[in-house]
Amino acid sequence: MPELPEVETIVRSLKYGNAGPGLIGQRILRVRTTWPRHIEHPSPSTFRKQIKDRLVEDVSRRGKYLVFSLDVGTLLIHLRMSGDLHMTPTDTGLGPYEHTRFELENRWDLRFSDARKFGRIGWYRDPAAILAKIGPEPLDDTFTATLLQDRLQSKSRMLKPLLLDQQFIAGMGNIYTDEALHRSGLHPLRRSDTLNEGETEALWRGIRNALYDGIRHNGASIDWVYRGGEFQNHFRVYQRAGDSCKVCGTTIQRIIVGQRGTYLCPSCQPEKAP
DNA sequence: AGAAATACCCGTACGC
DNA sequence: TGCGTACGGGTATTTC
Repeated sequence: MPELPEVETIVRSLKYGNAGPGLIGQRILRVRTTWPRHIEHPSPSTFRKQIKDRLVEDVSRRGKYLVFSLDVGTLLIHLRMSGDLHMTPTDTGLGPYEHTRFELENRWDLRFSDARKFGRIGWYRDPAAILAKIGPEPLDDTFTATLLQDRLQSKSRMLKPLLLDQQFIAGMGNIYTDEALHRSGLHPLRRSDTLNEGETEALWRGIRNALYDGIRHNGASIDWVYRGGEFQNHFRVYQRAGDSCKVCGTTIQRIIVGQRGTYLCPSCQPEKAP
C-alpha cells in the first residue's frame, strides 16, 4: 500500500535523515534476516556477501521501488503491501515485524519492517534490466498530457486497472488511482481509448494533483500496517463509501473493478457523459 | 495478440 | 468463542 507518495516520503527521510542520521555515505557491515524469502535476488547467501562492506552513495525512487545506489551494484527494495523502512540504533530491541535489517558502520540499522511479508529485496549489478520495464514517472517533466494521451489511445482498457498497471504508469496504487479518477471526473470503468482531449487533460491533472497532495501530506497512513503521513484525512473517495462527496454531496459508492475495491462519486464521475 | 480473470503470498479485522 | 472470508500489490499463469 505504500504507493508513490509514501515511497517518496520514505526516500526523503532516509536520504536526509530525520529520526536518525541520513543513509548516504554510510557503510553496510552486514545483513541479518529472520525471513529469508524477503531476499529475492540473488540467493540469500550471495546477497549477504555482495552487500557486506558496501557504501551507500544515493537513495532514490523509481515507481514504488526504493533504489539504493551502492559503490558496487544497486539495492532495490519493494515494500508491496505493508513494508516500511526506519533508521534505528543497532542496540534497540527488534519490533515484531522487523524481519530484515542492515547493520551500518555508525551503529545504526536500516530496518525493514513488513507485517505481511510481501516485500522484496534484491541486489543487482544492472538494475536497469528491472527498472526499464516500469512505465513513465507521472511527476517527471517528460510525462506530458500528450504522452498520456498516446498511451491511453494505444490501449482499450478500463481506466482503473490500466492506471494500476505499473507498465502503463509508475507508482499508482489503489488509493491514488481512485483519488485521481475522482479529481478527473472520470468513471473507473471508462475505456482508455474513448477519452477526448479535455478528459485526457483532466486525467493528467488529476493524477499529478493526487500524487502531489499525497507527497505534501507525507503520504497516507492506512489501517494498522502503515505509519505514514496525514493524507488519509484528505481522501475524497477512498474508503469513504456511504459518506457524502466533498464536491457535490452525493453518496460515495464502492464497486469492484478488476477484483479491486473501487470508490467513486456517481455524480462527479458519471459512467456516461451527461 | 491483447484484455481480463485467477491464483499466490501473508496477517489481521470483521462478520456471522 | 471461533471460524471463514475479504482485503491488498504485483507477478505468473490461465482463460477468453
